[in-house]
Amino acid sequence: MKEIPKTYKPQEVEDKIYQTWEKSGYFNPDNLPGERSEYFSIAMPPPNCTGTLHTGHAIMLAYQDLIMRYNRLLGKKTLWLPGTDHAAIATQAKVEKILYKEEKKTRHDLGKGKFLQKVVDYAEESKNTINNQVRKMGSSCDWSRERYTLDEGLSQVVKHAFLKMYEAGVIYRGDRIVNWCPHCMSTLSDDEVEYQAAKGKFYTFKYAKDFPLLISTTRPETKLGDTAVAVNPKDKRYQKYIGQEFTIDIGAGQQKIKIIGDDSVDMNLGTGALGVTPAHSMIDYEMAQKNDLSIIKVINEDGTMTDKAGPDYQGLPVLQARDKLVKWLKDNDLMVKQEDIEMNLTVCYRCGNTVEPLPSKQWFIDVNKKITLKDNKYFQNKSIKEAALGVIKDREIKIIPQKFEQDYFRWLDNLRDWCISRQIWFGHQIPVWYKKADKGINITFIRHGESQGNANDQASGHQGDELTDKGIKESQNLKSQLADENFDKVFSSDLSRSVQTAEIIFPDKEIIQDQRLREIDFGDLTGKTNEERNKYRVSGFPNGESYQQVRERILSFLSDLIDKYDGQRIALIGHSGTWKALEIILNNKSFDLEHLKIHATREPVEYQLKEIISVGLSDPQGSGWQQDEDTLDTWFSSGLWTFSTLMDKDYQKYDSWEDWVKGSADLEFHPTSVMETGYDILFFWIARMIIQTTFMMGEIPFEHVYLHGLVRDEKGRKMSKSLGNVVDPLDLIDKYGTDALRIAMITGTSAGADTRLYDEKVEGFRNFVNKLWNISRYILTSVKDIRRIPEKPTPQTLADEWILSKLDLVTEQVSKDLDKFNFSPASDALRDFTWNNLADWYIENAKFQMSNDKLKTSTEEILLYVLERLLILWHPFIPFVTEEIWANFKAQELLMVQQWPQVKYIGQAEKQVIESQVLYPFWKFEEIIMNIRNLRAEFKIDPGQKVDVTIIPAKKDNLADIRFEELQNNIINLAKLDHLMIGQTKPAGSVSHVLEGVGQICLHLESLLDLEQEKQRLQNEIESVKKFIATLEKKLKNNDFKLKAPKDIVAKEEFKLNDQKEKLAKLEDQLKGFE
RNA sequence: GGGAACGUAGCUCAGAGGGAGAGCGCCAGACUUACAUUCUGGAGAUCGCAGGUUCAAAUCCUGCCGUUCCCACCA
Repeated sequence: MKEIPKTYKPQEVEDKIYQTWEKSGYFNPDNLPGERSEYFSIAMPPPNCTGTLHTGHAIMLAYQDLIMRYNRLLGKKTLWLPGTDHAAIATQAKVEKILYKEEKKTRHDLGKGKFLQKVVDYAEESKNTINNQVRKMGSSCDWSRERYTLDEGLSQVVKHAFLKMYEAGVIYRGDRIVNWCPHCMSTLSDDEVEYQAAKGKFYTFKYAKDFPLLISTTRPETKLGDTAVAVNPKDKRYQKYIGQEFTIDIGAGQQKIKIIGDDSVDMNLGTGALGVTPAHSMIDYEMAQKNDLSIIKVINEDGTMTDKAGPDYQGLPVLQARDKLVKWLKDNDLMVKQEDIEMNLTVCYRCGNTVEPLPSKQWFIDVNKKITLKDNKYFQNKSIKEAALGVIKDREIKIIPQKFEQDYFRWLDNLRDWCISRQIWFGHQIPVWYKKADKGINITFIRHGESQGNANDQASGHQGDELTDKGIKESQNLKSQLADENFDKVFSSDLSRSVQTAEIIFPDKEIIQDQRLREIDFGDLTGKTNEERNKYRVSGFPNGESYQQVRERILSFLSDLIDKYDGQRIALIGHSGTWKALEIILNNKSFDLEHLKIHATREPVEYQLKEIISVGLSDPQGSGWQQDEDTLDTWFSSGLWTFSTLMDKDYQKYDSWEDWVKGSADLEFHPTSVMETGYDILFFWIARMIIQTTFMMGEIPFEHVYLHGLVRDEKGRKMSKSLGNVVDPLDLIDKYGTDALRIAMITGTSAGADTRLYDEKVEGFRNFVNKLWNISRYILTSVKDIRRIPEKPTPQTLADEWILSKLDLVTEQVSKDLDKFNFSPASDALRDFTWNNLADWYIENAKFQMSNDKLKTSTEEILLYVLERLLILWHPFIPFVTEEIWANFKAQELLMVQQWPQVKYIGQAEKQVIESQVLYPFWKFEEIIMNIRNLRAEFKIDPGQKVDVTIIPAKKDNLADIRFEELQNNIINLAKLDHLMIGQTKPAGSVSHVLEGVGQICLHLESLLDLEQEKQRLQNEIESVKKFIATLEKKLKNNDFKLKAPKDIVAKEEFKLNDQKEKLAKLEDQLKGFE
C-alpha cells in the first residue's frame, strides 16, 4: 500500500500535476476521449502583456477553469483558448517608463524602429511570465491554440475588419473634437476618460469693459478661443442680446464673440451666460455646429498654447497661461469674483493626466449609420447601436447578473462615434495609405451616352454595346456643352460605347483608352435587368467583379494620374460603375446598396483630386503611397477576440474574408459559450465584442456573459500600489496552494459582487483541502482493496442509506447550481457534505461498521464509491488536490476526463420517502448524540469516562425508524457510553434533555455537581418554551390564520403546539424532581 | 444631476413570505489509532431606522439614514 503523507503539500505536487495534464493532451478538444458532439468554448480574456498576473487574472482563471472542467466532465468538446493582448497604450507607456528610468531617454530619442523593438522584446518576456502564471493557476486551456492580438493572423483579421467597416461606410475619417492626452500624446475614446474630484477655482469675469454679459469658467485660458456666448433663449435678462456680435481682445488679438441662444444653457448656473469654446469642449463644439460658429484651436497637442492664443500666450503650458490671463483680467478690472469650488477633472485612465478636448482629424466608427450587410441578420438597415441593443434585448446574449443589462443599455444610449485612431507606435498600424497630388488634378467625369443595353434595361458590363440614336444625340449635346472647356488629356474606358462617346465629344483630341475605366463586370448577371442585378451589388457578381475590385482598378488609374499628370485638367469618359467608384474614392461614399443602385447622370461631374486614400490588406500598387502613421485603439482588435482566435492561421490560403471564414474549422466553437470577465470592462470590451462580432460574423460572440466582481482587500478597498494593499496571488499560492486560493475567490460571493481576499480566508480553505486529503487518506489506507468500487453500492445500515442519499442530493444540487452559474452555493453545499456529513458523521460511524465483519465489505464499498464521486464533484473547484488523490486511487487514468455523475432524477414522491425514512430518522440519531455530548459537557463528565443513558421515546415506537440496534452500538462508539437503553421513566439520579419529536435523553450520574446551575438552565428553557407556546396559541386562536393560511401550515403549527406542550410538561416534571 | 446595488452575530457572507444560518474570530474542554491545517461543547443578532401590505415580514411596498458603484457633467 502506498504511503500517503499526513498533510497535503500543494507546493510539491501542483507543478507535476499540471505537467501531467498538459502532456496528456486533454486541454486540446481534439484529443478528448469518447464521443463528444456538444461544443463548449470560452475565449480567455487575454491578459495584457505588461508584467505579471494579479488577483484580477487569478479570479477570472479560477472561474473559467471551473466552468471548463465542469463541462469537460459533462462530456462536451471543450475548448478554452488562451492568449495575450498587446494592450497598446499600456504597454508602450510601461516601456517608456522603464526606458526613462534606466536610460533617461524618451521614445523619440530612440526612434520608432529601435523603440518598437524594445516594446516587442518586453511584450515577449511578459507573455512568457504571464503564461507560466496562468499555468500556476491550473488553467486547463489549450496552449496549442494560444494567440496574441499582434500575431500575424490576428493582424490580418484586424485589417479585414477595418476594411469591411470602411467599405460599409461605418469607419470614416473626420475632423472632430477628440479626447487628447498630452502625456500619452494620443487620442482616447470616451470610455478611456475618467473623472476625478478636485478643488478648482470658478472665475467670473467680463471679456471687456463694455461687454454686456458676465461669464464664468474654471478654465480661463480656453477663453482665448471663445467665439460665442450662449444664453438660454428664455432668459429675460439676456434675450435682447441674442444675435449681436462683439469684438474683444483679451490677448489673442481681435476676437469676435457672437451672442447665441441655446436651450441647453442652465439659467441658474453661474451667471447664466456661457462662454463658448468650440475647439476645447465637446458640448461647445456641438453648439458651434448648430450655430455655425468658427473654431479656434488655442491649445496644442503638447498641452501648450498655440499661436492663435496670441503672442503673449503662445508656447505657455495651459496652467501658466491660466495664471497669466487671470492676472491680466484682474489688472484690467474685468475679474468680478473668484470662488473655490469642487469640480471634476477629466483625466486619462492610463496615466492620470488631464485630458484636453481638442479638434483633430481622426478615424471614427459611426454608431448611428444604418447599414445593410449580406448574410447578416443583425445588420438589415440597422445601426451598430441598434444591433448591439437588439442582441441583449432579445436575450440572445444573457448577462449574469442581469442588472448589468441596464448599464449596458444606458451606455449605448449615450454612445457617440468611437474614435479608433491612436497616435502611439505600438499596435496595429491603420491599414490606410495616402497619396497626395501636390498641385491637384481637376477631373471631369462623363458617362457614356445611352446604349442599347441601357435602353433595354440590360447590363452589358464588359460586353460590346453600341450607343442608341438617343445616346449619340446626348453625346453631341455634351460636345457643344464642353466646347469651351480646355482639357489637357482625355481618357476613356476601352469599351466601345465609351470610346464612341469620347470620340463624339472630343473629335480632335487623342483618346487614351484604359481598361481600368471599364464598367463593372457583371459576370453571370450580364444581360440581366437592373432589378435582378441589385441583390448582388453589395456582395459582387458571380463570375464577375465586385465594386471593391472596380475601386481597386480605378484607384490604380488615379495613382498613375498623380504620377504623370499632376496639375493638369483631365476628362474621363466611362460608365456608371466608373462613377460609383469615383464617388467612393473621391467623395467618401460607401459600398452600401443605396449608393450602388444609383446610376450616374449623363451630366458631367467635376472632382478635385488632391489626395487618394487606399484602404486594404496590403500596400497599394505604385509609388508615392504613405501609410497612416497612427495605430488602432487596442479595443478594436480585442473586440474581434472570440472569432479572430479561431480563424485558420494559414490566412494566405484564402482570397477573401468569406473564404477564410468558411475554411476555418475551429469556428465550430463560435459563438463561444460563455464570456467570463470582470464587470469593469463591460463597456470597454464586452460591448465592443458584441459590436464587432455581429458586424463581422453575423453571429453573437458568446451566449452568456458572466461578470464577476472585483477583488478587494479585507476592508473592501480597491487594491492599489499606493495603498500598499496589493495581494499577489502567487504569494498566496506559495503559502496555501492554488486550490485554496481558487476556492477562496469563488466561495462567499455572487455574480457581480466584489470579493474580499485576505490570508485568513485562503487559510481556511487550505484547511479544507487538507481535510479532503485526510478523508481520502483514511479511506485509501483502511480499505483493503481500493480497486473494488461498486457500480451501485448496497446500503446495510441507516447510516449507509443516509450518506448515499445525501450524496445523491448534493450531486443534484451542485449540478443545478453549476448549470445556473451559482458557483458559491455549489461549493458551500459540497463543503457541507464533505465535512459535516461525510467526515463528521459517516466516517466516524464507518469506523465502527468496519469492525463488524458483516458490515465491513459493504462499508468499504460505500466509502470508495462516495470518494470516487466526491472527487469528481470537487474537481472543477480544486483540480490539483482531487487529481492527486485520484492518482493514489486510480493511477491509470486522469480525473480531469472522467464522467460527471448522472443526476439521479428524484421525484417529489421519492424525495418524501427518503426524507421520512432516511433523513429524518438520521437527524434524530444526530440529535440524540449531540444532546448526549451536550449533557456530558454541561455536567463536566470526563471525556474518558463512560456513562449509562436512558432514552424515553416521545411516542411509542418513535425510535423504530432509526433502527435502535444499530444506533445503540454506534452511539457507544460516538459518545463514550456504557449502555444505551430505552425506558419509560426517568431514572433516579439522572439529568436529561427533552428533544422535540424524539424523546427525553437521560444521563445517569453518580453525583450531581451543580444542582443550582441545572435548575437555572431548566427554568430558562421552560421560559422560552412557554413563550413559544404563547405565540403558537395566539396564532392558532386567530380565525384569520385558520381561514387564510394554507392547511399544511396550520397543521404544522398545531403539531408544534402539542409538541411544545409535551415538552413543557416534561421539563416541569424535571424541575420538580430537583425540589 | 440621473441610475443601481447593498446595510443580517465582532468580521466575511448565505437566506427572499411561515419558529434567525454558515465560515472565521471568541470562550470552555480534548493529543479520540485520517487529519491539532483536528475534534467536542458554548456564548454571541430588536435582520440599518420608521411606516405600510398580509392571518403571518429579515424576506413584499414606501420614506428616511448610511455605505458603495456606474453614468452624465459643472460652462
